[in-house]
Amino acid sequence: MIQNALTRKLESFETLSDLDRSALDTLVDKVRKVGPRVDLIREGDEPESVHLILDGYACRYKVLPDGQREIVAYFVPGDFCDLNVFILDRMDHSIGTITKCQVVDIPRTSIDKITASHPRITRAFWWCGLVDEAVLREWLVNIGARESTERIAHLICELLMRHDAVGLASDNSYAFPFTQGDIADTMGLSVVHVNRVLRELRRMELITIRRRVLTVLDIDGLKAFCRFNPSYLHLENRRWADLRCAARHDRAMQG
Amino acid sequence: MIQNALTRKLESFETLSDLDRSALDTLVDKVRKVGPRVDLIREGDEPESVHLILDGYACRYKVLPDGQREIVAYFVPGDFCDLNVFILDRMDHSIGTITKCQVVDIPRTSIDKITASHPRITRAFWWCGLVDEAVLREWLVNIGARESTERIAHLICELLMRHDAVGLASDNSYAFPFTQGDIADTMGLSVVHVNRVLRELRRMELITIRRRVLTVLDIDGLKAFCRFNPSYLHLENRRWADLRCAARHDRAMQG
DNA sequence: CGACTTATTGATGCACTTCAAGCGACGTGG
DNA sequence: CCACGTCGCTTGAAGTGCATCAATAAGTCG
Repeated sequence: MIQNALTRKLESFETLSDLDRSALDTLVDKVRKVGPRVDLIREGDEPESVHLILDGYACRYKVLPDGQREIVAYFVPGDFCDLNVFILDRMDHSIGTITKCQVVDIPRTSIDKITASHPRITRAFWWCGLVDEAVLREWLVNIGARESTERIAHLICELLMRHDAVGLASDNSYAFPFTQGDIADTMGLSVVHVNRVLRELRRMELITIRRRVLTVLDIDGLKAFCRFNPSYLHLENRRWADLRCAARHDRAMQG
Repeated sequence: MIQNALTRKLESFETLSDLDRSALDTLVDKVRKVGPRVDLIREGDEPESVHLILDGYACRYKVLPDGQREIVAYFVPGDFCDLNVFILDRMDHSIGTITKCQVVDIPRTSIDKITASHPRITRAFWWCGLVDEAVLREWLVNIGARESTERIAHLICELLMRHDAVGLASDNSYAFPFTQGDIADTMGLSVVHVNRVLRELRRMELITIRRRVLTVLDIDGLKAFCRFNPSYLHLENRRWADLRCAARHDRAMQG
């Protein structure tokens, strides 16, 4: 069941053989429970393992010399935290939990070993990173080009889509354990202004937040408002990108 | 010599075998010349090939419905433009030249084929993407957390390091073919403000720009001013990350 | 040379920040 | 059980960094 989380994640990108799958089973050591607001790994640490979030919320962030924090990614259940472990001798950023989490640690030596001999698994890991990169690009556009209200609306849309993709949204509602300070550090805004933007989105009857649950009242309205285009998340493409890739791969093998 | 550009790039990440190298040689078709301010590929296109820039400057950008452009990456000679081709059925962004360029096109089917059977090459591609991702994260911090003057100073530092890494900087000078409009669309600022920031950096005697060449007059001053920490570029780590990885890999194979 | 893009500067306006203060929820110790 | 401190949310008032508008100068290219 724990293994399933890993293989399911990777199989959303690439068809794996039974051999691949059994190789993956050896990767998973055991699940670890971590409290809220705890760092899984800190800037400056030598990374020892890749983290897979089974349950709970976490984020990737950097802290500037003046203490200013910038959150550059959110992790929802099913996400890998730091596949980039491979080029980092020391972490150039930190990863911390938002809520309490269940985390699987995969030692980097295991990843080295498995990728050296399993091309499909390597490609699946690669694809994971490519999706992260696509999200990062959209975040850059979001902060650089949209004004504050659309910016936060866009984040809310993204989180809804991502929660929905892993079955964690119902009736356009999802867990929203982030403080307004978290959102501020994500969007490059002040806490005060985030508060006003959320008030505005409530006034427009696009969303409500109650007891750490966010409900989107008017999806079409919200999407239209921030001109949300979900293609960058590459959620639907995966399965058929998979098929398409298999087809191309077969052709390549024949040719 | 053209092939060299490709293998040299990848070998900065991962040691390749002779077999790997000869497989890579078959990838390169021929060099293409492209004029300045021309799109190599546009948002919405079906990607056919991966582009490697041999000479010239290019960028990755997105355009919002209201016409607002946001540049999310710059490419200098030796950079891959779009390894992310694999998860995209249609491009979610465009890639355009800044100056005239010499470009190598590598068909995606070739990449599919080679990665299916050459794990080291796959990992090298993956690593390329991981470095791009690290840069993207720092850009997000830059736009989200630094104010305009430090923000642009930071970009100038990054470009100096990257030019230097491929031997295209001398005496702290490098080609700077970007317009102030380009910089504005990169940093999420207005053209007018970019102009004022550059004036300020000149007044502080940190930089000069003459005839599309940027000279950093006071490197230490400039780095200190924007608190530039080059670790995110992962320039020096590569060679010894390589060795380290090989060692880990050997251990893994033995164990 | 003339047309067009890019750089530069001034004046004005607004989006967002900072400062400040009150409020409710929560946990902890007496 | 209540007192009290802490943390997150909320709102008002004042300040500022950057945008927008506008106009001129300086490249740049056919």
